[in-house]
Amino acid sequence: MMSQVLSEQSTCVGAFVALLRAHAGITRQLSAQLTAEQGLTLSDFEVLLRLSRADDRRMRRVDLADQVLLSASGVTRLLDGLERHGLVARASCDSDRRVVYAVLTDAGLERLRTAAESHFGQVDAYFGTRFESDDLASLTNLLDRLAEGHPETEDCGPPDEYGRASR
Amino acid sequence: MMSQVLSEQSTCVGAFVALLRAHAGITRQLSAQLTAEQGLTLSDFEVLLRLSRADDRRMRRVDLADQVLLSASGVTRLLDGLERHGLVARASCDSDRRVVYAVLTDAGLERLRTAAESHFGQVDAYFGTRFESDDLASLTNLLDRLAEGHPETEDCGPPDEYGRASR
DNA sequence: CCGCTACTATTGAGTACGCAAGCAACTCTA
DNA sequence: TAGAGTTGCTTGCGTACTCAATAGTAGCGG
Repeated sequence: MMSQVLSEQSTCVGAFVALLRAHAGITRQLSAQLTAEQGLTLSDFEVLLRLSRADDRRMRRVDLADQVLLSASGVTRLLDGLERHGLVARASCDSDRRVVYAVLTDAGLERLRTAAESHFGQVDAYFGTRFESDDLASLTNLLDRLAEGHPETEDCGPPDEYGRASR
Repeated sequence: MMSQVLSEQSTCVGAFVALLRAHAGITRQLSAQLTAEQGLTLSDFEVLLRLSRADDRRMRRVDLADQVLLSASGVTRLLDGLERHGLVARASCDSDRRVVYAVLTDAGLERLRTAAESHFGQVDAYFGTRFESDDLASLTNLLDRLAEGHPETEDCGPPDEYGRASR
């Protein structure tokens, strides 16, 4: 009677917990695979991917940070690693000397190709075994709504294929 | 034609990305609030909550680790912190001297009460503004399916209220 | 009882972040 | 052209994890 502080819980809490669990489970598995087989973290991969899509295969670090949901310093350090491995290079900007572009190198593109094949396959496998295609669609839709209207995610640019709300 | 490595992407990848974004957004916001207002991390909170539900308000650390989706060492260190703050105490087990119970103290329960009120309110607010109740139900259902059948989550015990698949 | 394997918990080392502070370069105002 | 404010990036420091190695205990088959 007294220690059950939280017996009557809202459905919202249930949904939240379900999200936490689903996320933990899936990222653990997929990121372990990606790390083991390709030597890339999920964030590494996402960065390489966004760069491959960008004009001239280059992006400002700030924009990268927004799209990959990392802080500015997170991006700096993540790119440090990718630069050390030659997957990304830095380039300066003529019109604004504060900015340092991150440029995907040929090696980086090659690496991304290999990794993408394996990684996307695993994502498909993961979801494919659990969902029919219309469930998949509603899940995506619901999750998109959940991510909407974040202070930091407001006023989104046009969505692209990978990053759904490119912010 | 060549740099668009990944133009045709499966819906699965879209769903995965949506999950990553939704998770990042919601945990950032909620955990920031919880930390700022209550001085607890999301994991701290979840641990206190599970303890409050357990018989005698105590649990083995392994079991805690499973339920909170943390490694054994993660639990040790998390509990170190909670112990320092007097929210949790340790107790040994008579029948098996390997185990060290984590016990929720009265102070811990009190702290949990306050935190829960605020935190659950915020969770409700977050989801409530975005979803009708049937959408919420289908989201939860879909996420549960997504978390099912993890190698580590297999052979689940009976689910309880907070942790949906108590593993 | 002895040795074996399995399990619980802790510790050390390393990683991946975030926040706050700082510098440099840009923009705006006047 | 000086100053004020903003933006892009990096760095120092702290935190929250993980994995691998360790030690103590349990419980088995001989």
